[in-house]
Order: sequence, then C-alpha cells, then structure tokens
Amino acid sequence: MALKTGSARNLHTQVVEDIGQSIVGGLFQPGDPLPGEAQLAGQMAVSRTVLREALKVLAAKGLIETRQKTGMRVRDPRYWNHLDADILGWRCASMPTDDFVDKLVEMREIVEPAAVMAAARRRDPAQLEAIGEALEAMEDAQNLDDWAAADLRFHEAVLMATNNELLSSLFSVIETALATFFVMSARTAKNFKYSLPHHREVYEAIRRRRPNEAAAAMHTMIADSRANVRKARRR
Amino acid sequence: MALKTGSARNLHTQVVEDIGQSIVGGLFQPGDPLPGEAQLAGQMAVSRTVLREALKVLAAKGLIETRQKTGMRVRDPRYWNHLDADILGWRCASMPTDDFVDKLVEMREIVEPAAVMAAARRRDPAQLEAIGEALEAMEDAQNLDDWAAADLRFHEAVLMATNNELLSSLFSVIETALATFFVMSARTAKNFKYSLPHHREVYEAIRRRRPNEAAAAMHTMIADSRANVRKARRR
DNA sequence: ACATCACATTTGTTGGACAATTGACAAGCT
DNA sequence: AGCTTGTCAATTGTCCAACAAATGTGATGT
Repeated sequence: MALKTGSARNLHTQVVEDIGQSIVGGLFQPGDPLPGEAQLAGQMAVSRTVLREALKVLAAKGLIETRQKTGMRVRDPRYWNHLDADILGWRCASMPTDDFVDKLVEMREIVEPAAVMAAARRRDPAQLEAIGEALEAMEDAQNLDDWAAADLRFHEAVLMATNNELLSSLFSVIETALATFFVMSARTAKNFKYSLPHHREVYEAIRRRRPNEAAAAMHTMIADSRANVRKARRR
Repeated sequence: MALKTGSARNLHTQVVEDIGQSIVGGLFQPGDPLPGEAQLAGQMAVSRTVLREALKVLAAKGLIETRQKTGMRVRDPRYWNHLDADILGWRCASMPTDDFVDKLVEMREIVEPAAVMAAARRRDPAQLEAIGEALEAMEDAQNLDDWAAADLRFHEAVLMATNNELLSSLFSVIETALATFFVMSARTAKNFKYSLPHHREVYEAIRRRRPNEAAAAMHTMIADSRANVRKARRR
C-alpha cells in the first residue's frame, strides 16, 4: 500500500489518493475496518493530523465512516459518491471491468443526448464558438493525444452550453468514460478521427438550433463509440 | 455567520456546514478570499486543526482552493461539485430561486425516465418488492410527512433497481428536488396523494417489464409535478 | 443470571511549534 | 530609470504531545 501514486503538492492529497484507491480497489473490504489512526499514520509515515485531514475527505466522499472507540469502517458501496471525479478515477485505475464500462456508456447515452438538446435550445454565441473551436482542434489534431484533449474539450463545451451546472457537473463521468475508451483503443486506432463527422453533425445541429437532430447525432455517435469499445475489448 | 446551523456530532461537520453554506449562499464571493486560518478559527471558536479538517473537505467539494502565502479563495462555481448532496442542500436552504428549481426539474426529466427504463429491464424481484413496499406506504400515508418519506423511498428504490450505481448516485439530486417541492407545496396540498395513480402506473410498468410505458408514465408524472410547482410558486 | 460500574481503547479537540512556499518589497546593478 | 536579485514576512503545511469524550468490554457485586 505504500506506493506513492501520483505526485501531489500536499501530503494529505497523497494520503487521500492512497487510501481511496485502496478502498475502491477492494483492498479494504466494505464493513470490515481499517487499522486505527495511530497505526495508519505510522504505516504511511505521516502525522496523525495529516492522516485525519485525509480521513475527513474520504468520509465526505462517503467511503468511510468513523465512530469513537469502534474505529473506522469502509462503508457499503451504496453510500459512495460514485459521481465524484476522484472515485471514478480510482475505479478506472484499478478496476476497469467490463460491466463498469457498460455503466459509463449507459450514463453517456442518457446524459449526452439530453444535454445536446438543451444546448441546442439555450446555447449563446460564445458557447457555440467554444464548441466550434474544440471541433477545429479535433480536425487539426496530428496525434492521438491532441485528439483526445480536443475531444474532451468538445464534450465539456457541450455540457457547459446547457447552462445547467447540474448537467455540466456530470462531465466528470463523461471525462472518465472517454479517458478509459482512449486507453482501451489506443492501439487499434489507426484512424482515430473516425468519429469526426459525427462530431461535426452534432455541432451543426447545435448551431442551427435543432434539438432533435442534435440528440440523434449524439446518440449514433455514442452507439458507434460503444461498438468500437466492444470490438477493442474482444481482442 | 456564527449561527449554529444543524446539530452535528462532530465539530468539523458543523464548521463545514457553516462555511459551506456561507459560500454557496453567496456570503463569500467567488474569486476573492476568505480570512486566514487563524482568524477564521478565532471567529468560529474552534482550533485551527478542526478548521483545517473542514477546509480540506470544502476543497474536496471544489468550493475553495488554498495556496500558501496567498491564502484561501472561493473557486469559480464552474468547479463546484454541484451534484454533491451537501452543496445541493445548501443551495436549497439559502437560494431556492426559480431558475434553480427549473434546473432540478430538468435533471429529473432527463434522469428518471431513463432510470425507469433501465429498472424495467434489469430489476430483480427483491428490487421490485422494495418499490412495491414504498408504493404501499404512500397509499397508507395519513399525513404529508409520511407521504413525503414514502415518496422519497419510492424514487430511491427505482434508482436502485437500475443496477447502475452511477445512476442511483443521482438520487441526491432527486431527493433535493422533491424535498424542495414538498416545502413549496406544503400549504396547497389538501390532496397530497394526487400523484398516487402515476406512481402506480410506473410501478406496474416496471413489474410487467415495459420500459417504454414506464418511461412515459414517469415523464407525465414529472410534468405534472412541475406544473404543480409552477402553480404553487405563483401565489 | 443479571444489572451495574469502572476501565481501557479509540476517535475528537486543543494549543503550540517549526518547515515550506511565495508574494512583496528593498537593495543593488546596469 | 528600469531591471534583476535577494531578503523578508505572511500564510499554509506538517508535526507533536496532551487531554476530552464516547463507548465497547469485562469485572464486580448482588
């Protein structure tokens, strides 16, 4: 457990990452409980103060609960904030199982068509331009990394154009899904721009304020993406 | 700012509530920044340690960012975790503006019809029974409080029956929306059971595994609810 | 066998100290 | 004067040691 995961300026951030990943990754089973604060702090070579700051964060995410004398227990996954960006990231880092990928796709299929409908109705010129810029960046992309970044920007810009921050907060889900797909299809992507026409359709529909067309285009785009992931998964 | 909001076992929980509500409520403007830790701790009569535990939680929710020397700043609302149950609660507590209610309704209209479709396809017998029990409790309810609690259980059970924890995590949104509606229509509700037939339709569609019927029933139900809220808001 | 109570363990809370970072300002050089 | 450089100070980051509060456990007494 003592691996230093990513780099982080703050110590407690590292501790959060470390313990969080251990819990989400299943290293700690739900219900049965972590060592005491003193022991944990010793294991990770940090002060109890820092450890406790991390524990509070994990508790806020719903991963653990603490009671005096009893100690800390991993909560049932039912109570986790599954939409939290960190938790999503940890799940993908350690357990990109097939059914989890399916759940991500299902979320996309629900959220994104509805989002482009809202965007087509309510977007303002600046938001449209943000989407357009992302689209241009996708066209100009010379390698997979550039294209992935631009793709993320595109979908983020669409979510922002809904003018509903509850919807745009779901970008953490879409972001995780796309990132996972990119990893899975990194090899098989000779023509990584294959979905560019779909993106253009979505953009055009939003520009022309055609909610239904936008939703349809987005729907086929996600279906395509899912089929592609299935294919990549099989090899 | 020194009002003691709700009751809480832990001190830092109170601090989180207090500062979080102040930020979400607009008492602290985004961009320009909170007093230092020492001063804040003094104002709230807690130790710096406790205050810092609270600040880490708020930072994890995306409300603030801290840097050495500069201090703490309220982040742009774009970065807030708007789907966090606490943040939703704080927004409703201090600012149930009309457009926020509209956004909540929009989320329901997107999520819940899709959710009942998934539930109608994938629910298992136990999950169906959980929905049925909630429905019975709604029938038997003698007062508004009982009915509200049963209504919440109904919608939660539906989300759980999707077998997609990403979807069921959105219950925090639905919960907040319903709670707000109950408050808004508390007076005007002579016949608070008016939506019972709709709920029954949804239940039946899920039982008979009819995704499209379930989605349609849920859709009209939410539309009804929205119309009712509009009416209540006007007086 | 049962109730009661003291105890021990674990988290909760406090205060203080020092380290690390970094913006601000002053000094010095060109 | 304008720019660079270095020092300073303010703020958060980290650590430590002690005590308070809660609470399961077991001893104790009847």
